[in-house]
Amino acid sequence: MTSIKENKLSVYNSLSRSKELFVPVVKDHVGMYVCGPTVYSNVHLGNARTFISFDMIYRYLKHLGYKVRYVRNITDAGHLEDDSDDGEDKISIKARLEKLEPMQIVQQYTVDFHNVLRLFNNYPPDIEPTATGHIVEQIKMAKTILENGLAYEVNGSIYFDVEKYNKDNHYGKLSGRNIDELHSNTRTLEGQSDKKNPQDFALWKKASPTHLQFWDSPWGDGFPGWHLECSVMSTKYLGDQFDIHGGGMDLKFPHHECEIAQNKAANGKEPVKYWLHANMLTLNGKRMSKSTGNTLNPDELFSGDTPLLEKGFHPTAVRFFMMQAHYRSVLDFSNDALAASEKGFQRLMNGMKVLKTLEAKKTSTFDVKEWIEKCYSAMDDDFNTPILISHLFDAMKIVNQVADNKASLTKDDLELLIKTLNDFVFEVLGLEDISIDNSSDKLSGVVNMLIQMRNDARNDKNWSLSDEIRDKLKDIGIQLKDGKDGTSFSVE
RNA sequence: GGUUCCAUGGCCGAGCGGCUAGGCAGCGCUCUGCAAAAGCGUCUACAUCGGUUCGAAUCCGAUUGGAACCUCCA
Repeated sequence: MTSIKENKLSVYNSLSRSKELFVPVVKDHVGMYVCGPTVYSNVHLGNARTFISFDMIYRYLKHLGYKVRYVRNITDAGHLEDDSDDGEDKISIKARLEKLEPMQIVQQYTVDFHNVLRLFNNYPPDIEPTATGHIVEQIKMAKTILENGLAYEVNGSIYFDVEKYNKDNHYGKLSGRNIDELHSNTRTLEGQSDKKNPQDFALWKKASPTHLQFWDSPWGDGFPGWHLECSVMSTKYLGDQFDIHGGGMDLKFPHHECEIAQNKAANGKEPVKYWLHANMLTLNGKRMSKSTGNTLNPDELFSGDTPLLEKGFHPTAVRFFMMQAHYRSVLDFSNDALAASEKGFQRLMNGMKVLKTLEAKKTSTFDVKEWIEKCYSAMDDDFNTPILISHLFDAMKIVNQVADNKASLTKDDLELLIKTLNDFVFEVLGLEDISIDNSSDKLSGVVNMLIQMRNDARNDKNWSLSDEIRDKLKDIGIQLKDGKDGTSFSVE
C-alpha cells in the first residue's frame, strides 16, 4: 500500500480509558516502544501473547502504510528481588546458582526469547536495545532528575521523590491511583529502608559487595533502577514524545507510571501519546507467571509433552488462537479451546487453497468492496482481530460457493478478494500456511501408489483390502480423501 | 483492605441502546461401496434482582461469583 488509508484507526488509550483517533506525532510515521522481557528464564506462553499482540499491531500499522520504528528492549540488568540493601536481582541469583557469568544467563535466555518469537512468526523489532548497553544514558538521566530536584541521594543510591513530583503532577494517572491512597495501603517493609517514602523508587542503586553486576557512577558502584532503562531507551530512539508505548497489563503499575514520572522529571514533557496494554493469558483461570510457576512453555506446547495438552500444536495455530480473542481481553488457555481453534484455522487454510483455484465469471454475487470495508473497520476499531476473523470466515464461505458454482465473482472482484485475503491472513495476522501435502515427492509417490492399489481393490469390490489400506494409512497419520475427481491425501 | 476489570448458547469468543459476529462440538443434507475428509444448512445465549428507555446483552444501582494490580513478572 503506497498511501496511508484515511485516518480511521482508533486505539484504546489506557491513559484516557477510551478509544481515541490515532494521529501520529509526526505525519505518516509511528514510534512504538514495547517493554520486552527480563531475560533470566525461558519465555512462557503468557509472555509470548503480549509480544504477538504487539507484533499484530506493528504489522497492521505497516500495512496501513505508516513508517514504523518499533523499539523493544531486553532487560539484561536484573531487577531486585526485594528492597533491602542486600537485595539480589534475578539474573544474579540465577548466575550464582548455576555458577555462570550474569551475561551468560542473559545470553542464554535472549536466544531462547528470539527463537520462540521467530517460531510464532513475529517480526523482529527495528531496534532492540539492552539495559546494560545504556548505562551511561541511565546515569545521565538520573543525574538530570537529581538536578531538577525530583530525586535524592542516600548512601550511594538515588531515589525518585514521588511526593515532590506529585505536587505538580499526578503520579498514578495511568493506573488510576492517587498517592494518598498509596500511602495508607503500602505495606510497611521489613527492615529499614533509605527511602523517604515507601512509594519512592530507585533510579540508581548502590551495589552490595556480593552483587555481581555493577557499574561505576558519580555515586559509586551500583546499577540502574527498575524503571529507568525504558525511559532512557524509548526517548533515545523515539524522542521526548512518541506515539505508542505498549506492554503487558501487569506493567501498568508501577513500571509505566514510573516511566512517565521519570520522563517528565527529566525533560518536562509528557512522553507517550497512546498507552496500549495487552491483557494476560491465563491458565486454569489464573495468570501465567514465572514466580508462581503457573506457566506453559512453548516447547511443551509444540510437542504436547505436558499433562495439560492432548497433543502438540503448531505455533501458527496458537497464534491464530490468540488472534481469535481481542488483545485487551483476558484469554484463558485450555486444550479444548486450542483444539477448537486449530480446526477453524485448518478451515481457513483450506479456503485459502481453494481460493487459488477459482475462476472468474461475468458477474459477482458478492459485494467484495463492502466486505473489504468491513475488514478494515474491524481492524481500525482498536485492532479487533476476532471480528476481522469472522469476516474472513464469511469470505471463505463465498470462496467455497464459487468453487461449487453456487456463487460467482468477476475478474476484478476475484483479484481484489485474493489480494485482501492474503494481506489480512498472512501479512496482518501473520499466519503461516503449514499444509504439507506435497512436502516430499517420495512420500507422495508412495502414497499415490497405495491409493492406486486401493482403487484397484475397490474396483474389484475387495472392500476388506481397500479399507485396510485406508485405515492403516490413517493410523500413520495420512488421511485419504475420496473426492469427485479421485483420491487425494493430507498428512496430519 | 484499596484501585481497576470481567460474568454471553454444550465449549471458546466478539458485541459498547434497536439491524439476532465467528469458530468448535451436536444435528440434517451433499458426496461415497461403507466410512472419513470436505462443503452446505441448522441450533438463537447474554450471572441474579431492580431501575432508566418506545426499546437493554449493551446505560444506572444493588447482589453473587471471578480476575489483574497494589511486591519482581508480558
